[in-house]
Amino acid sequence: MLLDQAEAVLRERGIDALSLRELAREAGVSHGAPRSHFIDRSALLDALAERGFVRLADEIREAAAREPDDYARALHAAASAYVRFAVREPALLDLMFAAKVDAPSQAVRNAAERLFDTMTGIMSAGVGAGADDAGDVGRLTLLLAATVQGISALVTSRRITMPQGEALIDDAITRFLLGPSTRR
Amino acid sequence: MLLDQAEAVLRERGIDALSLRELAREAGVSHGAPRSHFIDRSALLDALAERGFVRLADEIREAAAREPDDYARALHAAASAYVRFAVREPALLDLMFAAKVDAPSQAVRNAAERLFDTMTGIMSAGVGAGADDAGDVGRLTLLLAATVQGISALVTSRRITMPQGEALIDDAITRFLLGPSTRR
DNA sequence: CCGCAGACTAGACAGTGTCTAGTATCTAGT
DNA sequence: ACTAGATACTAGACACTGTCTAGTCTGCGG
Repeated sequence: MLLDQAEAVLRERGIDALSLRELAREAGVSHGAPRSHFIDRSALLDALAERGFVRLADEIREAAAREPDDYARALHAAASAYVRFAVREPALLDLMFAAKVDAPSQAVRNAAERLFDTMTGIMSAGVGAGADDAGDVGRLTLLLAATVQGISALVTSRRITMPQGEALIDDAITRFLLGPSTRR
Repeated sequence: MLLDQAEAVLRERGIDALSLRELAREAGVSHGAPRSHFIDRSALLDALAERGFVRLADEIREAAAREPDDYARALHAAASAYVRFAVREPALLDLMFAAKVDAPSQAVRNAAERLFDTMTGIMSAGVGAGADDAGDVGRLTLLLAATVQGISALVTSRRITMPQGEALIDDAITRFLLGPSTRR
């Protein structure tokens, strides 16, 4: 599909190298052909961001599902999967969280919402098992989302290395789970 | 200066609207003139990012300095200043933490390092006063940096509102920094 | 006084996104 | 079975863009 090709360019050569005309050339169609599918370049980017949110949600859900018995390990697996996604698709993650001048489209908004719902699901599984204190799960999830997104940003912008990012995940989860409610 | 003008465009119309030729036009010079100052468009963007890091570091330092007696309040002030910077200059923050294909330039790297040093300074002031547990201040600072950056990303990408961001700052400081060593 | 480096002009080039008009093809609906 | 319409596409044009080049002007240190 056209989006797959666009995603590959995004991954390998960054967003600046993503050109509708080049995409059309490589697909063997005329330069105006993509317009039937995406009215704009930004419509293409929106579609990519939307797919990115769906894929990211899938990946962290699967990662967490592989650790059904240990809440802390499940959280760590999900967070780690998030950062690994970021390392694999840095330009795509940038796109997903880009600060555009106009508000994000409804489709992107929904996809982002689904990612957050997935995270909430992972979090509340632990709360249900009593591994975390009750309280507002939504807020905690938001905090986790922000932290993991921030760690990803630091890694993809080359401020810290991937191992440092993993260490940060450890720190974050430790303080999440064992934070105000328990001593060590 | 040329950079001031570029920053204004970045703030008001986003990165896609930032064109060397338009900058030259508005400055009343020929389209090739900016080349004397910046070899590339990306060199211009690098210079903007560098300035952004310096300004952000200044702002959080000043914010923290306004609360010299209360560690928690100083931390909150610094984090809040960070997010406010993000809201004021969303495109610039994107630029500063963009995942470019090639490694960031030395100048940008240094400026980012200075921001982190500033954060470390704010953090260690509290550690010195015994308001936080000792341990690895660098790691905690990194965690704070990541969290605040993540909160900023969520706010600027319109996933959450500014008040929600403020609430997250509260949560983060309570859980991450005052968490393990204190009860509530 | 000379030379030279730095800022600038002006023109060219390839490339881009976007718009338009026209064509082919496939798909209902009657 | 025929028609109307939607959909994917072509081809050309337009206004832009970044980048490169050669040449000019100007101010300053030797």
